[in-house]
Amino acid sequence: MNIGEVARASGVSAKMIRYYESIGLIEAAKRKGSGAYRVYSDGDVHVLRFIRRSRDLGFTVAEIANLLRLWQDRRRASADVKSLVTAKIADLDTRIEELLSMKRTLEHLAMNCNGDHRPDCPILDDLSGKACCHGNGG
Amino acid sequence: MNIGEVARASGVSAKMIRYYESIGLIEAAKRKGSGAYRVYSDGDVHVLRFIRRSRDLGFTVAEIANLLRLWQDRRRASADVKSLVTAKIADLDTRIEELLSMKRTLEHLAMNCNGDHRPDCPILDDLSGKACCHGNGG
DNA sequence: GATAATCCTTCCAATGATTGGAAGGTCAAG
DNA sequence: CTTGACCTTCCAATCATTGGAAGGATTATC
Repeated sequence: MNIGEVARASGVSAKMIRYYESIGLIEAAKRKGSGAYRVYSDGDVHVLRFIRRSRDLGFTVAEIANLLRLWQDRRRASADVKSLVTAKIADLDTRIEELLSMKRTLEHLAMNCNGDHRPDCPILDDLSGKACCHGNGG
Repeated sequence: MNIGEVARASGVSAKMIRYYESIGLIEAAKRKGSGAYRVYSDGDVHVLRFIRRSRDLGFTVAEIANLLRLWQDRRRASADVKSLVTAKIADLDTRIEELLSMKRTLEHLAMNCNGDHRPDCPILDDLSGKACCHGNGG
């Protein structure tokens, strides 16, 4: 298969396939007779699908490299894989909590804003540092 | 104040202050006598704090530019500010949902993995596309 | 007034994953 | 041998931020 076909088959763009090759995430593809045109096999599709799925789950390229190594190591301990996954879960938790915190604040601000034609805006007051409604509750 | 002092006072790094100036988010600071060394006032600290807080709440630079414009426009409608905020909330919701979806999948995978010294690993099986436990329930 | 320490200046590069485009080479079909 | 679709490499941009280099300005001290 050419790179376009393998891209369609795997869901990884041709651009990204070349990029993954350039950074060593995947092996350099063999070339057709004259040396141009990368050639791929079904096995490569398999690898790229693995990468695609890992990426969709939020793993970085570096982490995917680890996952691939473990995947291809028949003597791996499943604990090693699991620890990567649990670390990633913790990672996601952190990011989710950050986003939730932002969201809560914004919802609080929006709730107190009339949202009409008048200029009075507690949102801007808050952003500018003015004490508003959530001081020390004193 | 020099840029270092205003950076400490506002919580925005000197690097970022220069960057914000370069992209036009803030006005170019006046320079000290000889033309070197940017000089800042308390008002600038105020602006930078506004930016800092907006950034912490997840607004992009482009969005902060809008917020600043509204902030400085005394005839703004609070509805305009509120719509920026509600759009950002929707934005956060989308990202949170994506992360939660990843997390759920990873937790599901981790739950089914023994995490011991043996190589059998449903996580890798799933990543590689093997049908595992969550097929069509047949 | 020399010197050292600290600050500032500009410019360039890297991050991480991805996309875009330009300029040109290759292949398959007609 | 042309056409068109595909491929190649290389360079640049994204977004916000950080890092460093090389050098100039200011301040404090002697």
